[in-house]
Amino acid sequence: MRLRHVLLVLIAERPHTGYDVTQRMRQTMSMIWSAHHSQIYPELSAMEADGLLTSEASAGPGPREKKTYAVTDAGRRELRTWLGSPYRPKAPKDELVLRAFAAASADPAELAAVYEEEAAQIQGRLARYAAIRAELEASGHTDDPTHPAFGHLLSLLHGIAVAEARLPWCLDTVRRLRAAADGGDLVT
Amino acid sequence: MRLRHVLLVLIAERPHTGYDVTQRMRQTMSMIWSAHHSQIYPELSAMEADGLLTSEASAGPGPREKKTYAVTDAGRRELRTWLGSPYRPKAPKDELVLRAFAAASADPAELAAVYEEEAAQIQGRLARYAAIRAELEASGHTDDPTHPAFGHLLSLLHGIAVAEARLPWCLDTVRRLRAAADGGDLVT
DNA sequence: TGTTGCATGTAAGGGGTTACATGATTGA
DNA sequence: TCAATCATGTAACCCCTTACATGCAACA
Repeated sequence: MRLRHVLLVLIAERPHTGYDVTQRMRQTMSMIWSAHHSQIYPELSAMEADGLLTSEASAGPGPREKKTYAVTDAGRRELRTWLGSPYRPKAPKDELVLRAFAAASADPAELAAVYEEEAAQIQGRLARYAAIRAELEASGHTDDPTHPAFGHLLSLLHGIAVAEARLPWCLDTVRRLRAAADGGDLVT
Repeated sequence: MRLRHVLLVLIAERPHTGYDVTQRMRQTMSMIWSAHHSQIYPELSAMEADGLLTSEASAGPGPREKKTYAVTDAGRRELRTWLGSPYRPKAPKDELVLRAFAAASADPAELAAVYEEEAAQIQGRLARYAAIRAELEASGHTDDPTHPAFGHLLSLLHGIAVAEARLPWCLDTVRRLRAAADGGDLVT
């Protein structure tokens, strides 16, 4: 039932269509969560059936009507209950870390290339995060705990902190793997 | 097909029973991956059927035989291919970050308690990581890129780096939420 | 005329969790 | 005698990804 909470969070900020939600998942929210429209549309229907959302239909561009969803009082209650409930962490399941764990079964040079590429990706991500952060803080709402920007900044700061920790780890991993590759070549 | 690779990595180190794998997932590997025995046993069977593993049966303590699996040449090839293949990152889906994102819909004091508890958990984890690190480095195999300990250290260093980044983030989040709660109480 | 964006849906299959089920040995 | 550890399996269900499917409007 996790997607359900993601949808509640987004629609609690302001009404969304299924398409809107899908776009946010692909853009600004992509560092936090992701879901395909094929999962989102049925879940929105189910949530309306369960009384957490209401929808208003209007003329759509395609053959079907466009539905804009808003959160009901029951939906807001569910959201608050979940936010205060105890957090049970799950195993991270990060494939990049799994590959590092398996380094002994890998070709060191090949594996090093994977972490070098990832380091480059992280640098790009950090630049984008910095831009979003500047925008958020310029909006002047980041100190207002009732404004969405408050929470957006908190999660963005997490993304920055983790990226700043992973970048040197990737570079160090590349260094260790390259040292291994060189040493291995010299000995062999 | 991700569990398949996890199992290949573990069994490539040395032969394992399904039970052994399950235990490792619950203990030292828990920071990297997790799976239940109900997922592991059928997958081991399927991998044997696909020629990635061989099994040797011996008398078991219960009503069934105990099966010890080892990796075949085909399994080792599959492992190397996967380790050199391009890495496609997935959205993290961290519920703790999602809750931060939703801070505007939460009771600040209640949410702060969640991050305070998490900070305590991370501190405990860091202590355990430090102990494992000392053990690994004392083994003297961490500079040998063909020894499992080499990769184990790499992934452990990732766990340490991320935990050391998340701890101050949690504390800062608590601080911001408490400030909001106090401010809110004073105004209301 | 062909692609991108808006907008919604279904179906098939892979992956993962929870619960059900059995039974011997060892230690409290 | 009660619980934990060793050891393996199945079944039901939920969650998620990939692919199939429709159709208008705007722009190149």
